[in-house]
Amino acid sequence: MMQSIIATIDVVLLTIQDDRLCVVLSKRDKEPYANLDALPGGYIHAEEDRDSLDAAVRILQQKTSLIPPYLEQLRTFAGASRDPRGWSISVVYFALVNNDLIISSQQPGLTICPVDELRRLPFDHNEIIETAVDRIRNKSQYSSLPCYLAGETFTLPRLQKIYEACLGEGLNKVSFRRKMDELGVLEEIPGQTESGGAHRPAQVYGLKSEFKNQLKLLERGL
Amino acid sequence: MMQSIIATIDVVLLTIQDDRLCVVLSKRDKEPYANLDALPGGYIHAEEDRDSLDAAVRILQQKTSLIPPYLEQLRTFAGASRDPRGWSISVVYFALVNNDLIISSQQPGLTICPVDELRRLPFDHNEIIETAVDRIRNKSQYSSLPCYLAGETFTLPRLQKIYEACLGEGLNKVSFRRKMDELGVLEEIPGQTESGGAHRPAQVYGLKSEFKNQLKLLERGL
DNA sequence: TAAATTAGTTACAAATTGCAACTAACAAAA
DNA sequence: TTTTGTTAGTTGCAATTTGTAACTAATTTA
Repeated sequence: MMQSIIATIDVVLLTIQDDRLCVVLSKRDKEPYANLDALPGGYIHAEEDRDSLDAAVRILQQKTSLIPPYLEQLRTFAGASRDPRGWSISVVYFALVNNDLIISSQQPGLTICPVDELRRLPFDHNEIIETAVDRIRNKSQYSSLPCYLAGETFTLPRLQKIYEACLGEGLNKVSFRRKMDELGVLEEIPGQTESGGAHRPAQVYGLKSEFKNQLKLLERGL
Repeated sequence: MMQSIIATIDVVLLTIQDDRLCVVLSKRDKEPYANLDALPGGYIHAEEDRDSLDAAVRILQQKTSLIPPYLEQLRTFAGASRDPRGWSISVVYFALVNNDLIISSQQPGLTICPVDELRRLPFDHNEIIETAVDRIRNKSQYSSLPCYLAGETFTLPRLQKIYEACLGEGLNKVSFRRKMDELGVLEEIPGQTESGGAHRPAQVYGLKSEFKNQLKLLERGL
């Protein structure tokens, strides 16, 4: 006879805070590991969810009240020993959202923690987050992915900081701007500038509408 | 009450035949779709498999008698309508193997079909194979991945054909050789050459042993 | 009005890539 | 034995891309 397998979804929701890549954790309200911070997750509801993406959107909405501008499947973590309840499958999604949206959601129980300062988390959630960080590192190298962390409008110096946080390394200003130009996903917001102090203000940009739901890739990375 | 969810594994086993990228299909011995060609797959056995990779190895072994030199998770396909039996999760793996190993396995029920000549397959297997082809296209651009399709030993012109089949486009000979040199995963087999006709014979190479289980990545793609 | 600071550009050197033409090595035909 | 045809492999150089330093621009504050 076939022993039943637990089917769940977890979401690695990443954001930028203080120029650092952070993950959003949610305090668990049920056993196992009740009251501990962990990745937002939950059971797949076969009656309610048409597919796993549906389930991820529903669960993320319930746990964080957010609908992130970017959501893709990361990988599935499955096995006998990752969950004390038994053999489990977790289809893990990977989401990006601007920090301000998390703050303004006012959702209780959320913690925002830099990915390089995480303590031991329940289940295999540390390994899952590592996988997500690897993925964003890799994809940021040759795509517009980090733009989804930047919010509606942003300056190029700000976007560069975000790319640097994603990649975990500093970038050359000229090269970065050349690549953003080559990507062609940004549009200048005419007349709008932002000055963070006693110096020349920076031009404000936004994502072109055709790229709000469409990643753009570079031939050669940055 | 929670309706039960079917947990399965499918494997996209890719190979090169006549310089073309092909997928290995297996004739289904059970319903649904009995006797039709489909991706080799099967149920996860919670008692027997420690994790999903274990399950993939077991299922691939059972269906093809092969242990491929490369096996990684592709993506999970899950939803209410992909399998007539009900809400199902398929954790899909992606494997590469040299064609000669398939032929010599003598396993009955296997078909080798070029990925661009597939007819309509059961379940969402066409979509799954497309995803696998996208993955190999992408990864071949900046890694030693296609080497796993080449067998124990091979010449550079042969390896170039394999890369071209994976990428779906021709490559410049000089650039290709420069990149292989930069990758540094190959070792010359001294004195061994192979001549496919009335012309200069080609040097034979193999994978350095430290890269037989370790993908090598390029900074900039080829 | 000058100083400080960050935004953004320019010019050029260095590295990488793509291409064409070359040499090398073999078998088969003459 | 020489010539021819064919593929293997290399070389040199032009074209493109990338990295760097130094520049100009625009702002606030002293």
